[in-house]
Amino acid sequence: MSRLRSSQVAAAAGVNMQTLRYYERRGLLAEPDRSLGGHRLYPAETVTVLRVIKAAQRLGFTLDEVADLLEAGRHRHGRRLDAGLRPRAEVKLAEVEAKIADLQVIAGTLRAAVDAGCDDLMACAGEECCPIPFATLSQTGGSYADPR
Amino acid sequence: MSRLRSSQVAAAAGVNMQTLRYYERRGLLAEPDRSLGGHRLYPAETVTVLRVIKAAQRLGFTLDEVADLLEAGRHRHGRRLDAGLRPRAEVKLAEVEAKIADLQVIAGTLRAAVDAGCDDLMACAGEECCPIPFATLSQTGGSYADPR
DNA sequence: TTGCATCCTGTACCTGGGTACGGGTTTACC
DNA sequence: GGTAAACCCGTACCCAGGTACAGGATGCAA
Repeated sequence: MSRLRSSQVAAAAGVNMQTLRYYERRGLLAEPDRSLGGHRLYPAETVTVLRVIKAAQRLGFTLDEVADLLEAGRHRHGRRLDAGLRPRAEVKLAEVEAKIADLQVIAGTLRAAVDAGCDDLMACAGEECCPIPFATLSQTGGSYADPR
Repeated sequence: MSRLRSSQVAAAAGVNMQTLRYYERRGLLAEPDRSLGGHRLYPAETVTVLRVIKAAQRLGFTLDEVADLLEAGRHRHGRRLDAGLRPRAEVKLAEVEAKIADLQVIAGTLRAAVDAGCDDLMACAGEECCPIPFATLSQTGGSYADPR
């Protein structure tokens, strides 16, 4: 007993009530019990799950990845070599490091443009000396999800 | 004369033809002349504008910011202290550096979690020793546009 | 002049992570 | 038992930056 209602869970975890329904649809939260009239009644544990979701998001995992991670933890009772948190964290770490490297290139270019005194994009595009790479359209860093 | 058709501009700049119309709607490209039948005929300069747009995007500017930047360059013929490229590049640089700092915190946390041998989010949430900050939901880095 | 490639328009859809709205129940307190 | 707050559901909308599609109209060469 002492189950929590939607608004209590939402307030305790610092999320919107709608987000609970959204996570339920996305498979991140199990469908909770209902009152006789159909209102959701959550176990206290749900607040922890929400905190875990938020922490994992903060580390750059998408909701799909978080769902996977929770699912993996749920029925990996015993040994299981594949797809625990650790290998996925390593992959994510590599992604974040790649993103950092990409942003460092960008920061370097911005710094160079500021230092060179660039003050007009179109004018710069016509000059040799501008450090902004107008020719390079490769967009190296655009393929993976933004690791916020 | 020797004006370019949509597909030629798109091919030369490496963008989709639809993107030209989209940029026109967004105010990044001026409305080009038309043939008698209504087909767009672009000046060769447009390819340069597109390269400039792509370069600015790569530096982390949103399309709205790029539109502003182009507009500022267009009717700032003569002196004008406000809002050239330079001050905006400085602001953007600060944003990118903030983003890098944020990602470095994330990378550090991921590294710590991997090193600590964390392999289950829910299990970790119950233990003291886990380096993942389950309590901290502040999401410091979420307010500005993603500087790709 | 025929025929096919290209272009036109408006509108809908995509990803990711939610948020908002409207209209109808249910719960809780006095 | 009345009434107001809380909750239900389905659906639409938001952000950015495009992409896709349908159904017509043009452009150009043979």
